[in-house]
Amino acid sequence: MSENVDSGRAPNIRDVARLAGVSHQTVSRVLNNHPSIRESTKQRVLEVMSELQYRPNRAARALVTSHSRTIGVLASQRSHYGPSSIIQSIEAAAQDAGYFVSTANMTKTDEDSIVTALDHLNALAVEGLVIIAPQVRVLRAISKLDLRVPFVTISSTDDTDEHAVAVDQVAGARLATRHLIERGHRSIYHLAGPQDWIEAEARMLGFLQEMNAQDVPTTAPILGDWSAEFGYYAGRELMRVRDFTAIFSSNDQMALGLIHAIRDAGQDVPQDVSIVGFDDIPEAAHFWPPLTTVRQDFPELGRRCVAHLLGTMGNAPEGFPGRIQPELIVRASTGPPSF
Amino acid sequence: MSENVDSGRAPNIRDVARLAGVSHQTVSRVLNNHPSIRESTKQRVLEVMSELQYRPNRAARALVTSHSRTIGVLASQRSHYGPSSIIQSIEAAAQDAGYFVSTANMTKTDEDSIVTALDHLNALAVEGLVIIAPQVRVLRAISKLDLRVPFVTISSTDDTDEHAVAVDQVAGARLATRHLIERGHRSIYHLAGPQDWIEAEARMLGFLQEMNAQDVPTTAPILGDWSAEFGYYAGRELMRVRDFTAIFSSNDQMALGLIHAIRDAGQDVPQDVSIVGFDDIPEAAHFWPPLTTVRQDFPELGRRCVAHLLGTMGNAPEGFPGRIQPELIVRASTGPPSF
DNA sequence: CGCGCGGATGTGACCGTGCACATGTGGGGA
DNA sequence: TCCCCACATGTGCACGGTCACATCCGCGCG
Repeated sequence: MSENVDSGRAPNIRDVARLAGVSHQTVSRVLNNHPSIRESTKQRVLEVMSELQYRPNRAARALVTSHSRTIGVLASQRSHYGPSSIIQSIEAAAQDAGYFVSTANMTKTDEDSIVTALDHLNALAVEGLVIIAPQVRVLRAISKLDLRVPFVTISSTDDTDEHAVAVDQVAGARLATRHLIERGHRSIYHLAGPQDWIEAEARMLGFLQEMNAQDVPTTAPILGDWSAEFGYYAGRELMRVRDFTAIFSSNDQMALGLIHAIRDAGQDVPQDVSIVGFDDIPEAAHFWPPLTTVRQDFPELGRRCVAHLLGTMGNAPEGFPGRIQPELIVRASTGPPSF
Repeated sequence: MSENVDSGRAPNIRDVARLAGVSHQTVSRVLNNHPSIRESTKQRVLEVMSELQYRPNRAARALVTSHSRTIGVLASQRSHYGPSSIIQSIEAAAQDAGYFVSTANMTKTDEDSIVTALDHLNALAVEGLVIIAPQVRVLRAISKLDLRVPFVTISSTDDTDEHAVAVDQVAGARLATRHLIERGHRSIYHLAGPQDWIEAEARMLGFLQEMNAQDVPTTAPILGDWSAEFGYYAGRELMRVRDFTAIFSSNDQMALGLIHAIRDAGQDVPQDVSIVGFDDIPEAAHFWPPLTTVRQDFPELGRRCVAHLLGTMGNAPEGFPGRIQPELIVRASTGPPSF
C-alpha cells in the first residue's frame, strides 16, 4: 500500500549486474571485495549500486553463508546499571571489530524464555554469543542446551570455566569487608542480592571468607532484591535491633536505601553506621555521604569479552581469559579508622 | 572445526518431511498452522520436529516473505535510565504482539552512525521502527533519510508530528516549576540538559513558560550533561553566588549532584534550597532528602509506542497518538509552603 | 452412476546471495 | 609457435523456506 519503492521491489545484484553489463557474480565479487576484479569494472559496478541505492539483502546472505557478522547478546535485567554498561561496551568493541550486535532480553528466567531468546538470536544466524546471565539457573539451563555457536559468559560459578570472562566478585567483596574490619568494625551485616544471582552469591561468599579469615563472628546475610526500596525496608528492620556498626551492601542502590533508613531512625552515616556498596554507579560519588564502594571495570569487561569471543570464533584460542580485579573506592560513608 | 552439529548441518523442513512421510509443503503448513491439515498428520509432523530439534530458519523465511516479525529500535545512550526503561517496555509490548525486537545503538550522533545503525536494522528486514532519538539532530537527520518502513519516534519537537509518541515534557516542567513558585520561591534556577536534546529543550521551555506565566523573573538556564558529576560542579559554582532559593534540575542525577554541592557548602535541602528533579528514577525516593520530581510513565510510553506502530503497520491507522501526561511526585526535597 | 466440490496433500518455481566450477583472455617462457 | 598459468569473468546450483498451482480422494446430489 504505502510502499514508496520505485520499481515495486528493492534492487538485487542481478539488477545491478544488468545495468553494469556484468554478471551477478561479478557484482557479488565487488561486494566482498574479491582481489581479482579489474578496477574499472569495480568502479562501474559501484556507481550503479549507489545509483540504484542498492543494499545487500542480509537475509539472503545469511541463508547461503550461515554467516552474519553478528554477535548475539543474551541479557536479562538489561535496565540495571551493570548489564547495560556491559552491553554498551560490548557493542563498542564489536563495532570496532566490524561486527554487529543483536541483543535479546529475557523477561523471565524460566527455560522457555531462555529458549525463546536464544531462538531469536539463532534466527539471526549469530556467529558468537555473549551471555550476560546473572542468574544461576540461566547459566545452568544454557549449559544444558548445547549451543551451536561459540559463546562466552559473563560471570560464572566455576573458576575453571573456559567460557567465562568475569570480574572477581569474591575478591571485591573481600576488599569491602576487609576495609570495614580494618576500620575496627566487628559487628557487620551483609545485605546480599537475590539468592540465585551469581554475583550475589559470589559477593556473599567473599564476605563470609573475609570475616572468617579475620576471625570476626559472622551474621547471616539478608537476601535483598537489588532495589533501593528493599534496602530501605531492610534498614528499617535492622535499626530496630541496632546490633551492628557497619553494613556491606551488595550493590549501591540498596546501600542508598540503607542510608535513608538509618537517617530516618535518627542516626547518621558514618558516625553511627558505616556503609560500603558495590558497583560504583556514577551517582555513588554524590550520595550523602559519598559512598565507599567497589568499582568494576565494565568497559574492560566488555572489551575482553569480545576479544575472547572473537578469538574463539577465529580458531585462535586466546587461552584462559582471566578475571578482572575490582577496586575499592573509599569515600565518606566509611569513617576514619576508629582505633 | 569445532562444530558439534549432529548430522553436519541443522535439520530443515525437508528432513522433517522425509521422516514424517509427508511433503515439505505439509511441514510448512504445520508451521504456519494452516487450517486444512489433518490432526493426525499434524501431530506426526510435530513429533518429528521436536525429535530433530527442528527450528525454522528465519533468514530463509525472511528471504521469501520479506517479513520478519521484527521491530527495530534505534536508540542512543541506551544506558541512561529513560531509554533503557523505554526499550524494556517496548520489548515487552512487542513480545505480547508476537514480534521480535532488535535494537541498534548509535555511539555517536553523526549522520554516518545513524546510517550504519539503520542499515543494521534494515538488513534484519524490520517491519517497523521505533526511534528513541533524544537529540534534535538525530531526528532531523532521520526525517531527511526517507525510511522504507513505518516508524514512530519517541519525543518530537513538533506538536503536529503524526509519528511522535511522547511524554509531555513541557507540561512536566511546568508542574515542577509551578510547585516551586507555589511554595513561595521567586529566585529559581534551572539546571538544563544538553542543548541538543529534545527533552532538555522541552523542559527548559516549560520552565520558562511557567515562570513567565506566573510573573516570576527568569534566570538563564545552565546547560548540563545529565550527570550527577555535572550537577555537583554546577552546584559548587552556584553556591558561590547564592542568589536563589530553589533549583529545578532537568533530571534526577543532576539533582543529586546539586544536593551534594549544597551540603558541601554547609547548607541544607530543603531548609536553605529546594530542589526538584525529573524522571523519578527508582533511587529518587531514597535520596537524602527524598527527591521531589516528575514521574514519566515509561511502561505506558512503550506500550503506546508499539500499539501506534503496529496500527500504522497493519493498515489500521490509530490516529493521533497523543501525549502522556507526567505526574509531580512531591517529596521532602521541597519543603512545606513558606508563606 | 457421473459430476462437482472442497478438504488434504504434493510439485515445482522462486526469493537474493555465495560457492564451485567452467570459460575466456593475454602474456611469458621453452 | 605453442603451451601453460594467472587473472578476469560467467554459469548453474544450493541455501531453507513459502507460494501458486496441480492432484487425489471421498461425498452428496441430480
